Amino acid sequence: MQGRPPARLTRLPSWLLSQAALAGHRAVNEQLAAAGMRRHHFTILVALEEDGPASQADLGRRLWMDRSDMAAAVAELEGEGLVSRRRDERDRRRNVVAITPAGRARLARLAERVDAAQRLLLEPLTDAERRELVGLLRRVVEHHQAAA
Amino acid sequence: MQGRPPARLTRLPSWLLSQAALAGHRAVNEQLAAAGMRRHHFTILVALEEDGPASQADLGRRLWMDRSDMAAAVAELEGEGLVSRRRDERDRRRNVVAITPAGRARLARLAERVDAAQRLLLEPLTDAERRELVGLLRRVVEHHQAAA
DNA sequence: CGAATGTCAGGTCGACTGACATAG
DNA sequence: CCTATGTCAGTCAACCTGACATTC
Repeated sequence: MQGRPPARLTRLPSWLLSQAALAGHRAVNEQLAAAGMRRHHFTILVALEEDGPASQADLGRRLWMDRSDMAAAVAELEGEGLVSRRRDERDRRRNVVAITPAGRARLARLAERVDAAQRLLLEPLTDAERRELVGLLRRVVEHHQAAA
Repeated sequence: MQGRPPARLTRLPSWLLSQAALAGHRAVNEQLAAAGMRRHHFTILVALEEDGPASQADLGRRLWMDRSDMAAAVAELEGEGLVSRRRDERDRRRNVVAITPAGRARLARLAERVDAAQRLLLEPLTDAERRELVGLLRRVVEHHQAAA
């Protein structure tokens, strides 16, 4: 006997988003934890590989992450040799963070696992529905990132 | 200069869900905090009003909440007189939790604020798209709740 | 004897605030 | 002078674990 959530909540977008995001976190965390990583580490590596070296503040703006959390996560990645960090000589306030070869290799392995988690997460949806969902979510997310 | 997230993340369902859920949390928390409440308090009141009195374990199963967090949240609600708690005489392990008149009144006010937050959250979508999104999310959530 | 319930202590992660030194 | 950057200390909500006494 499992018990269903109140109908009022199953019509509430913010509650559904919470629960769906939680299911996603469980699936993704399980994969990343096996490699001793967390979600922030993964997204930082993705951003560095896709768009090249960047300052921490810049990464934070693009990934919608807090400056102080970024500082901690980058330090951890550096400790594992997955990113490098050096002073920007043109603007000596900044750290230029770049992905290393080891970082790229790690990212490639992680990406497979993360993709597998997506398939589990979206199992009940058809391919067309998955694209539909992604498109709708993207518009919501873009709207709120633009607003802040 | 704001900077966009990496395209790879804007195609990743779990990342989009995370970000959208975060936007929802911000909107909803802002409304609830004004009344000194958190999201759990709200969902518990909704469940009790919609389906009547229930034990804490039962509420936890329906709201997908942990037993120990439930104990704390119910204690707080009881402290404010928004729910009542008594021993179930048929099964003396259980607490029967019920919403009080004060709880219903509070819920009515909260619901308006939470609905306003939904409108802000889904602002960029048409009505048809909102229904579409809710339908897709519901199927994802139901699937994962059934699995656990 | 299990198994379920309520409770508590404690851990972790992620979002966030406030402060500070340094650099522009 | 004000602002941006990186860093640190610390708060908070939510998720989760493990334990325990009580009751079925």
